[in-house]
Amino acid sequence: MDQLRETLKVHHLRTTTCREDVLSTFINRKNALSHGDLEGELGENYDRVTIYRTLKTFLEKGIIHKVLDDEGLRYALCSHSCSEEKHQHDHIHFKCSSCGETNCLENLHIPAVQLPEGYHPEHFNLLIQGVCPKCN
Amino acid sequence: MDQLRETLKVHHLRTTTCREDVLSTFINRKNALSHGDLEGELGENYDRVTIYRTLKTFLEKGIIHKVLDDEGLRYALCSHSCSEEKHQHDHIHFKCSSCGETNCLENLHIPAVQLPEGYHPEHFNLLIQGVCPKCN
DNA sequence: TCGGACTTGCAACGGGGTTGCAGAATATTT
DNA sequence: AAATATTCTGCAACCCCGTTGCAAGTCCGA
Repeated sequence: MDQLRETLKVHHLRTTTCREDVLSTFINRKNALSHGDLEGELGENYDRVTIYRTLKTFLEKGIIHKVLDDEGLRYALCSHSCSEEKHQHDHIHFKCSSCGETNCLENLHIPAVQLPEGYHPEHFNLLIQGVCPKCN
Repeated sequence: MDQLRETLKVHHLRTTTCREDVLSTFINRKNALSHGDLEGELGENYDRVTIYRTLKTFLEKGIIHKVLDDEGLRYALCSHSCSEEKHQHDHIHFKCSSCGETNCLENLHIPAVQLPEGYHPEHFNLLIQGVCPKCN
């Protein structure tokens, strides 16, 4: 519990029950979550708008990152210490077509790509869809 | 012009002016288009719903494919002959943070990735964000 | 050119996401 | 411990995305 407050403090955020609950939801469920997921879990306690704003704040502060998905945006915890200034991710995301879960494969880096002359890459986002070990 | 009708015919679609216009828009503008882009271009001639349905039909028939984007879905022409049965893409998408355009890099294939035991990959989607040659 | 099959437009709806504002909660200072 | 400044929350309202049902219109093959 103190862990949550500590994380918020590091990122210069006030500790509120909503932020603690959203953060702990990300920590407990390990997979990437959509706003809808969070609303399903916490919607009775907090307004939808508050959850949207909490996500936006966490994004800006480097606590979570976006996960692209063919059916909408999701969010997942940043593993290492991202911050407001530096928000770098190069790991792979895997979405299971059976259970629908999307997960970060933290250990797998996106392979380097040789782009044609003139392209200046900044961010990479690789989504692999298929069947995960659990559903195999 | 006959080219358009031909393409539609190959995919077993009736030729209608809306489908011809949507298809030729994709051919003229080379980049990936959102529904909003098409509505901006053709919205005075056709209902939004019709454009949505045209996109959906083109998707199913293998004329266009989805392009993931951090701010919404886009669509781009399938280069080779995709069909209703086989709809395979393994090229890279590049989104320019300056001009906002998203393009297929048809010649660049997504590098192979060695996934851990138990994962069965089916589809790959790599979006690279950065600055494109035009905006350089 | 006729008829069945497909396509379109309209109306309506649900969900996703944002903004403005007033009131509540938090952190800070004394 | 109380007062203050700052930040956060809830509510209402709004716009955009995408879908569905239905009636009218269009296409294409016989």
